[in-house]
Amino acid sequence: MMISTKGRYALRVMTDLAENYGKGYIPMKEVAERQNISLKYLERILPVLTKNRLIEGLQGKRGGYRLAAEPGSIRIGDILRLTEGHLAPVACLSCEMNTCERAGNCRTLPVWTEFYRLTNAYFDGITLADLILEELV
Amino acid sequence: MMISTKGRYALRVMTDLAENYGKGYIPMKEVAERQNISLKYLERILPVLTKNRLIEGLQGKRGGYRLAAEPGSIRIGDILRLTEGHLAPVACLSCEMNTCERAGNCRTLPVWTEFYRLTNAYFDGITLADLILEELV
DNA sequence: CTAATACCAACCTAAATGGTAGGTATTGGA
DNA sequence: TCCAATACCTACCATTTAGGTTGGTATTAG
Repeated sequence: MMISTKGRYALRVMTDLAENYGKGYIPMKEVAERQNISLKYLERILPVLTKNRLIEGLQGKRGGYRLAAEPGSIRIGDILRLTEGHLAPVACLSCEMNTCERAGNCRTLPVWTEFYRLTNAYFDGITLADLILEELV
Repeated sequence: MMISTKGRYALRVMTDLAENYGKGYIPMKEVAERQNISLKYLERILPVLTKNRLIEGLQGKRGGYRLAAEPGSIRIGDILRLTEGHLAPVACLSCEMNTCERAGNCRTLPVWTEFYRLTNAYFDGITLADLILEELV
């Protein structure tokens, strides 16, 4: 599995915040209830999004979170890369990994490299605005 | 990480067998040495490929493995689906999973579904023959 | 002052990953 | 006829990751 609950939940939260864009700070408690995700677990996922300025948190009563930019300018690739760490399909390509010694004459590496490119391009081609276009029942 | 060592090693073995296509049965010991992978671990990965008729094993002295078809007709998507179980990016899409109750009005599901399609199409568009075209140093 | 909120760190369980160990069955060739 | 080489099989194991829970502290509106 490429995308864990971290990335999936983060995307759902961000989509929820996008639907409530312009309505001020939204308490995560509300989002957690709407999305049926443990609030406590969400609190462990969100910091990376706050620190990288995708969302803004406001402490205290009537506090909450809001998108740091309009939905149309937030790419879901950014959300997933932050929460998952990266979007590499194989260890050989992930940032932590030093270059594999076989890289020079590995027949399979190009397969992963191109898929990596494809993956990032796909998720970077979608913004939160794209996700909230459709009317839901 | 989407693809574990199982899938990566399997692809390397299959590529190795493709390079030796037409030379009869190749002992896995040789392949393991060339690819620098534990023979014992490979022996645990290969059965699923044998059972699904991607390769053929011959026991006994002068035995080994060979591709069950020509390299051009073996899609790497098949290799990866068998060794990894599936190529779904998220649990919601994997075969074992029953349909998620939220599926009907989930704003994020289409993102995964389309990526799933894209992934299978990419890996099914590549055959072993494509991987052994280039001359290596 | 208090209730609601974000923010933070330690802990936990179960499953998956990436193997190893120790065999058995089969077969070609000396 | 026997031996070495091979595929094939099963049980076990250590480490890491996934997916949380628990129990707080800091901040702020009313």
